[in-house]
Amino acid sequence: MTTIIDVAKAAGVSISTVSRVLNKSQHPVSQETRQKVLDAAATLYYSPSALARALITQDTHIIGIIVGDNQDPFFAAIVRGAEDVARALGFLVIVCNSDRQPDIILQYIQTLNEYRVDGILLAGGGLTDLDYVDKATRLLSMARRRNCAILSLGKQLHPGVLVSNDETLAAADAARYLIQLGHRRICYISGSDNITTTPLRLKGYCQALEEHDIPFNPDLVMAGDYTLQSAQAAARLILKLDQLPTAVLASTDQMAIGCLVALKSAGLSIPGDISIMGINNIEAASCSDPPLTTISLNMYEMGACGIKNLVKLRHGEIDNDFHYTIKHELIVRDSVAPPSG
Amino acid sequence: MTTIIDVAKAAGVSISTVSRVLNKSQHPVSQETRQKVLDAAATLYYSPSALARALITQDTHIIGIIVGDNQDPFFAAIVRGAEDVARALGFLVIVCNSDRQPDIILQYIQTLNEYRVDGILLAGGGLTDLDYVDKATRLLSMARRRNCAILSLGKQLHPGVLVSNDETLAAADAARYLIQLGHRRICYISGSDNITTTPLRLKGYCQALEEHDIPFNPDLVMAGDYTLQSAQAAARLILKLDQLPTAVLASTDQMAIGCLVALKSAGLSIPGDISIMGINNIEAASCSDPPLTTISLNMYEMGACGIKNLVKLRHGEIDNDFHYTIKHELIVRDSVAPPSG
DNA sequence: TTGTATGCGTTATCAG
DNA sequence: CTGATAACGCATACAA
Repeated sequence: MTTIIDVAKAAGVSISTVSRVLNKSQHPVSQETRQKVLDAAATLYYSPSALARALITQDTHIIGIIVGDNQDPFFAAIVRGAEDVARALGFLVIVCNSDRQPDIILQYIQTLNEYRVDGILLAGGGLTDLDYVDKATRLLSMARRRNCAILSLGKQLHPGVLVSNDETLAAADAARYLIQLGHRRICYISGSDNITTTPLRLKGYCQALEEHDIPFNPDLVMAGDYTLQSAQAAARLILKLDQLPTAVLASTDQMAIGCLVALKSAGLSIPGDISIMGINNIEAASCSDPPLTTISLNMYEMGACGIKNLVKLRHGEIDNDFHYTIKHELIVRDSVAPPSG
Repeated sequence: MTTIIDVAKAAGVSISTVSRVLNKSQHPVSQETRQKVLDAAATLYYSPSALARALITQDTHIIGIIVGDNQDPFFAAIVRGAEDVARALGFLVIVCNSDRQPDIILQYIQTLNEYRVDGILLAGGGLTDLDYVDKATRLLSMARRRNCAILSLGKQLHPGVLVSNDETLAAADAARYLIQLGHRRICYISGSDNITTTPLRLKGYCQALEEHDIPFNPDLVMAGDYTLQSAQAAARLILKLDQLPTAVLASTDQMAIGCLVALKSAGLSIPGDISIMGINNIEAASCSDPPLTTISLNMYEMGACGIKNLVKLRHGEIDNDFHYTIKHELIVRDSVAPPSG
């Protein structure tokens, strides 16, 4: 590899001069020598080592983002939003799939720290596992000491800067919409217990019911785990209820779609017999048949906003207890209608 | 940050000894001092700098992967496959979205090179733009000089190691399946001209027709650009044909689904009135109504296999003209049936 | 305006 | 078995 020394020799100047020219430093350099340096660098195809530079500046311009699974449209949108603004800001993004496994996450945090990344974006609802929270807190605080910016997308049980939706409000708004259409017997498909957002959304569902004096019926709450399969299982349970609900609210679009497909193949018409609504507005939501009514959480913007604030945090432009909330939006499509009869 | 020097002091040994212990080097170290080092490192929460190490070893253990858009299920699967084996092999993955724009790709190649990544994975069909090919070739050859492994997933116009499908065979197998069911009037939705794989697949379609003495009819070939929208446009053209085809083969699942939705909403029954088939087997293919018959290209395995061979190439275990072909597979679902009447 | 020298945190090559 | 010390490639405070 040709180094800055080679360029200096070729241009007949010192390496400091080369460094100044190539880094657009404030330090004055005569037009003449500047050109000599530029020429030499060009003809030698000089490619500066970002590693060596990072070692000195303490600035890698690399950001790590830890997601559950980049194939999940939810995370894919986050990654894309993150990568887009990262690129605009001159950062590279390392994507880490954890499958939500504590040990993988911890391992990645450690590795990213060894690479001295400028920031770590924790995407997706935090884990509730106590041992994990403890270890993560310790590891992350180590990173913070070297000014590594830590930012969470979605509530985490360890402290730190946060960009998130108002999960409770989102679920409540979804339920309210169904209620306003006249639904009173609304099934809710919840998520896994080990994710922090699960109870938040459930709370929103309950709140909406309460506002309209609809008694909470535990039989109408199905446990899910954010997979299509679990939603299909939930659908089977729904079909066994002595009285069918007039609407189903799933805590994610994926599960809403899983449920929709299962109910349809059981012979029910959507939304004729039963309305279905989700939360998230993943791309598949508009492709289902019928298209899914949902609360759009705008994950792309979450990712984008996450990186933006990550960099701000790194530069000390925002505080460590900063919290930003992304607004959600109701998307009305054909999977919901007023209850029949 | 605590450095190797701090650890050495705390353990009362030299930094070389610390390095040896922590790197599990072959060099002999007494059990006693080893333990002292380990203890010191632990109590100081020592985190070795991967940057400094990389500077010396010339080994960053970072791989860059350039994709069109990580939100596209096609690329998402590649990224996941790549990341999985990268992690297993001790590598980090930098994901770069290019939106297939030549200047963004070139910019990324350059940046990745500055970070001295151990390898670059070029995912997705190569661009045909001549100026791009030229510049990319030059840039990539620079990277090769420092033993950066370059591997393409899908045919590129610049030289290098390749992992790919047999695109032509895949498209031919798709068409053959339709023909064997009795279809003779088969529409083909092609892709954009600026991607190398487009003509390869078209060729497969033609081959299959020829094998069965079905004359090639240019009116039945619609131009697409791999988007849902373009597929809907193609569907409109299909509907205007004086005689409807009995089957449609789209060169990607995304377009097949777009076409399917459009034809359905125009009142046609699938596969009753018309059969539809795609290529790729993205996840959405099994969620469409009816589920899509397709040729599975196994993009996850492409990504996984890509990284595996990238690392091999880096270690000189395979040659620079290595070529591996991933086998495809026919997935029969309900969107295809024998022609009616 | 230019150059010299120090240090960033390691690994690796030598001597002991 | 252990320890100096020279790289790795660069940015920067300081000197000229």
